[in-house]
Amino acid sequence: MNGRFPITLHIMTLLCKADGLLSSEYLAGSINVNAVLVRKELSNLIKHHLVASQEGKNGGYMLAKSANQISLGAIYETVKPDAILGQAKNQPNPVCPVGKQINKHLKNLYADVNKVLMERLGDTNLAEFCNKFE
Amino acid sequence: MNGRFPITLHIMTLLCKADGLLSSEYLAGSINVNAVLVRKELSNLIKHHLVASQEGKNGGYMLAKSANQISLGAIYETVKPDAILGQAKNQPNPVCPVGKQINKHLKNLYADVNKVLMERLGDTNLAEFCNKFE
DNA sequence: ATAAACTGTAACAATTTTAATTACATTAAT
DNA sequence: ATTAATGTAATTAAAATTGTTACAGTTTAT
Repeated sequence: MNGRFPITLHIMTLLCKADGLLSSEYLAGSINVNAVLVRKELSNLIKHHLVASQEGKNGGYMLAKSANQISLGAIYETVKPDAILGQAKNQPNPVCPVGKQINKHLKNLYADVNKVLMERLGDTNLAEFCNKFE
Repeated sequence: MNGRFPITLHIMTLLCKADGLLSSEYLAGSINVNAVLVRKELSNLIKHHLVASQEGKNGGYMLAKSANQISLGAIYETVKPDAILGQAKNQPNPVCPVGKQINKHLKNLYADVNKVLMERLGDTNLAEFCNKFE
């Protein structure tokens, strides 16, 4: 279990509440993780067009669009694992009738689960999430 | 990301289709993971009253109740992680207004997500899942 | 133009988690 | 008694995650 989603959401929350650019050092200080890790996640968010950066002195990061146009689903998408309910590294026995087919059925189930999850996360946007903070 | 859920569901599927007891070695052979790991998961399933075991020679494992009375949600419950969308090991900065509150809001979000997930998994039972296999 | 303060990223090290292995006590059938 | 199974602890090995160091590139300010 990794911490990419919580860290990414923490970043997005800070950027949402910020007025102007925030540096990766500042973000790392609030989250309390390594600044390089934060920059990696920011890099990923930029790739997904949710964050914009300004290089050079006095540079930093900001949201690439309005917080009410960024759903939590869109944020989750940026870090979504292949297998929502976990992935074993085994190769099931192809001679066993169950082993042979389990991955197909698991994949279908995961697609289903992913759908309801995304429906829920699509319901809330970043602005709403941030408004919960006092 | 770990493989507990896929392995557990694989076990349950094999037991569902079996007629009589299955040994941990047999299960491990279909899943293609170590038999001790399988026994650990079986142990967990027994603790949750989904599986029963018979010790001694010719012993093995079987479902503890009818497959149509076991929802996929109940199976998921046996291996459910604390944090469905991931948990970072950081301790957010308590001096930062966002860092101070993020875990509370994350926890609420996770509870919500967990709810829709469980609703979906509660909709399908093991018998239905197993019927998908040819 | 040069120094300073940033981003961007690669390479590596440390830590943590996951899975496999070994070992063996216990149980039950033959 | 022997055999074949479960149950579980302890250890090792492998993989994934996070942290660290290093440095090239960019922009601003002086």
